[in-house]
Amino acid sequence: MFEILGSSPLFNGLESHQINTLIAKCPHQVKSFTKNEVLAYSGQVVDKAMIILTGKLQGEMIDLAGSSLKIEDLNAPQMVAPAFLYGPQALFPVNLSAISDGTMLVIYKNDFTKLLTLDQRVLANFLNIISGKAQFLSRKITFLSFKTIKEKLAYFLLNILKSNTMIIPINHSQKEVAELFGVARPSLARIIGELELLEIISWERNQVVVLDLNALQSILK
Amino acid sequence: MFEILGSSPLFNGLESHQINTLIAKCPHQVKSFTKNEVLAYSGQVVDKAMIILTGKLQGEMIDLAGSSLKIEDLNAPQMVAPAFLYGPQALFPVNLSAISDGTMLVIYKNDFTKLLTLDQRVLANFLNIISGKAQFLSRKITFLSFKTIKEKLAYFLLNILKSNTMIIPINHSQKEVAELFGVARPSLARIIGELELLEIISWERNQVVVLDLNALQSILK
DNA sequence: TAAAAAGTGTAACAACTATTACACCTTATC
DNA sequence: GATAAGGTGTAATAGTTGTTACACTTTTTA
Repeated sequence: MFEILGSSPLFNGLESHQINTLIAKCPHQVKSFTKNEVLAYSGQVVDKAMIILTGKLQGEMIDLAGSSLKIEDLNAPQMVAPAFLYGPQALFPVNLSAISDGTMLVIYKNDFTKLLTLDQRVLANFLNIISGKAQFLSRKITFLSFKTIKEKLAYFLLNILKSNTMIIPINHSQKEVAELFGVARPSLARIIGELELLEIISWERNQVVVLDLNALQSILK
Repeated sequence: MFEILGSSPLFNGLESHQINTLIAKCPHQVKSFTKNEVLAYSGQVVDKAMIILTGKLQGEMIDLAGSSLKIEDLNAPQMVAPAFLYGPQALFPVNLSAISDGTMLVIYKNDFTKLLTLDQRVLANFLNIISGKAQFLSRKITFLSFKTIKEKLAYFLLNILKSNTMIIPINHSQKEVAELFGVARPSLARIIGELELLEIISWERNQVVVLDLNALQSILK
């Protein structure tokens, strides 16, 4: 377990034996979860810190019609909902469900607070984690503020396109990308078709080739 | 200055003289700003902590067409962009501009980090502040995930409607509410007109009266 | 008080997206 | 390799919102 935690952002910079010593001072438990299990519902009180040891979780915002706007995937050894452990309203913002079987380390809030005061490196790491979460949400808002699907798609592609190559690997189906955007699948397909007709991009099975970078950038004006 | 800081969330629970002692140990400066001045642009590096002493600022997300999706007002003695001081990418998420003249306390990041280690109460306060910011952004995303204007309006009204009275005081013009929603003003007015025609609400000058609570709730299914 | 500014109600039209449906293709799975 | 399951392209239609314009009212300012 301590090797896994060693690669966790929260314990970044600490040796296994140091983590061992810290955790020993701090009441905790290891809980297992199974695929498709719902671990917490939106609005539920967050009273414990959770760190994924193995497996994969998903934070999902279910709208009232039943379709879902996906927010974030959570892999080991990430911390779950770190930005919702403190603050005026410590409530889960999303439904937390398991994508696969796995285990996680559970530390109740009071014990976790003590953990933070025991080691300055852990504290600094935690500050970076929750700040990073806020920044993730902020970028999400930036993304959602793009009105049209064409704009969202251009922003999405240009954000991945960091290297010099014009080939973007896409590990998601159109259906998944549409969910990520919060739009209907055929609507996304229509826009992709338009951009292909204009020879701006070429959407292939596992990758997207950018044919006209200037045109793609000019979508965002 | 120390009386103002005493009512700041960051120094919550500390006496004026304790704040005085803390600040004295920590290099700082007081900077003044003028109305309409832009203090920071989106994407700029955050390298200093800023606490508003007097006046009013605004975090504003400018889209490329020039219209703006308003995010947040910042009043004294709030901290500016606390969640963007740490984390992997310490960059301003919005344009920061002054709504009125005012002054603020400026502490460079390294000095601020030292300040956090000097007093545990300040540290706890800071954790609550940045967690609260993340939670604010999360609620914003929840809000933006409502697709139609009617849903946004229902969610907005029902969220304010905490007390037993069916009268909601509104301190914003329709134009401001439309900006808050990120929609066009006439579009919002049209929806308000529809709900008034159905006798669900009555939108008056400075207040909204909810006439049919069940109907309003059923908009969110 | 008069003039200017801001806020509100409304309409016609254009633009964009969701919904639904179906054909076709690719990839798993037995 | 046959079948099922999932992914993709596309079209018709309906619904929602943005844009623009204008009349009218209320509030602010000179």
